[in-house]
Amino acid sequence: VPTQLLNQRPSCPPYELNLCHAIASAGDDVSDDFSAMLEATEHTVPARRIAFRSRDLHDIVPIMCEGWAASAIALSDGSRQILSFLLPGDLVSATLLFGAPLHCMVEAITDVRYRTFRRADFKAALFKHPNLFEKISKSWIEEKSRSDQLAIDLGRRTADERIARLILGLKERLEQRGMANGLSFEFPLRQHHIADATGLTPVHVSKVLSEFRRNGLIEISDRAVTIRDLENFQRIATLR
Amino acid sequence: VPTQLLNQRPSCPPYELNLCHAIASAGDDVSDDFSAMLEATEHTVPARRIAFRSRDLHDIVPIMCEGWAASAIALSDGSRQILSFLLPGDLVSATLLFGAPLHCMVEAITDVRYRTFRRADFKAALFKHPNLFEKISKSWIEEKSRSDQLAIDLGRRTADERIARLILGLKERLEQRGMANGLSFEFPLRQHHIADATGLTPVHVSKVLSEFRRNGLIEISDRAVTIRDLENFQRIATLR
DNA sequence: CGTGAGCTTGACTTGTTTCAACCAACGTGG
DNA sequence: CCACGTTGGTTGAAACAAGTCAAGCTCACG
Repeated sequence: VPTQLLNQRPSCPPYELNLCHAIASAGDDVSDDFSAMLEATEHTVPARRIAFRSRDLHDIVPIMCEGWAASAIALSDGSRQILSFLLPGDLVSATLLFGAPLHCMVEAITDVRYRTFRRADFKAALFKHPNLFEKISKSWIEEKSRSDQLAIDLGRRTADERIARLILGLKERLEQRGMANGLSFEFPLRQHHIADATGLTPVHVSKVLSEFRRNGLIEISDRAVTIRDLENFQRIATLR
Repeated sequence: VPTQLLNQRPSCPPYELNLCHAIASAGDDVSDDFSAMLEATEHTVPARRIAFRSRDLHDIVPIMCEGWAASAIALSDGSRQILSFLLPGDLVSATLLFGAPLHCMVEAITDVRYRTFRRADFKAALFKHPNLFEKISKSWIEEKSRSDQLAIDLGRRTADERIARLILGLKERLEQRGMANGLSFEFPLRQHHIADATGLTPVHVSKVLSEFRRNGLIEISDRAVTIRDLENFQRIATLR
């Protein structure tokens, strides 16, 4: 009898940092335990809808199964900072596992499917299976490392660098998940998402992207991006 | 027989998020275990010296005991982003506990005294004592939450807001540690530290601080800051 | 006494924002 | 099938926040 966890494997392809995978592959010997311990409930949210608000989520832990979402903090004047884009396999935030309330909002960018677990169950499983614990640690180490990168990008890089790095960073994460392999990949972000993620205005994002297009670096259309000159595009992102 | 951990209590006053305290107070029943399991080695670093570089620290976990330090990422052109200021009781980074290599450098701002533990020992203690684990979780939840705040500060706030928030944030952390209680407190940062932490240039930091001083908001001298008009200073930091 | 690190100030430049107008694509209801 | 509002993107001109450059100051330290 397959567990709920194994059921979700088809939509979460295997790669090291994917939590669905981490759970599903934590060891054959433990999957029976999981089926007993961990009940998952599946949910969907249509594009453009807020999935969770600050202070929601007191005792459940959601994991992305399908679609793109953004977790963001909003200022009272309406401006927002996107802290990270959530892709299939991502935990909304590793801190939820340890009882922190959600301190940002999560917005669905595309239609999103996710599963929730009861925090207590998840935590118990974590302690019972060092193997799983190890993988979850890796996952939040990466979460922290990306958030540190965000800080230096916002604090010390120009608009061009920030945008190029955002796109290349997403490319890499999609590749890890098997959701991209060439120079062309799914890219459902609106320019205002890019703006909120890079600390710029939508207007300026449009100008920079036009410049990139004019210089034959990348092209964005139909919710997909194509990198036309990888070498120079990477140079913009990393020449510093 | 007092343990090495309890020995360090005098320089690490008791407050909820202080790890020294967390360890020392994890429960009377466990302190014997600690003395057996956890060997601490004490070190000192003079002001202005780099304490650790990226990729140092493979199997030790340092905890601040005394002094101020900064953890920062450097770009190849010499500019830096300070990710956080480390105060007594802070773990250099909670990710070190779980095997991540250090991905930033740590610079001593004042003379610094710290202790190191072997990671394996620390981790073992963590698993053995849920009480301790709970406190460490709280500590890294706060670490994450501060790093998210940093992102929105760098991405969406003006120079005045960033600087005011930095100073008020440090005030709060010092108060939690019993290292400040009034409107005047220790402040060993140079303006270039403030610049590196806020993503600004030292010149601009000087201009903003001069403006603050001119408006009777704060004063900085002799490695100490005095807040002269708390209400308006807080307004600058939070009016948005 | 000289040197270097840290701070201040002013003039000028640059990157980004703001404002505004406009266009294209799309879904909806009459 | 067309009129219409909405959402998303483009472009240019003007305003502004912060950066750069440069000079001069103080102060601690050898």
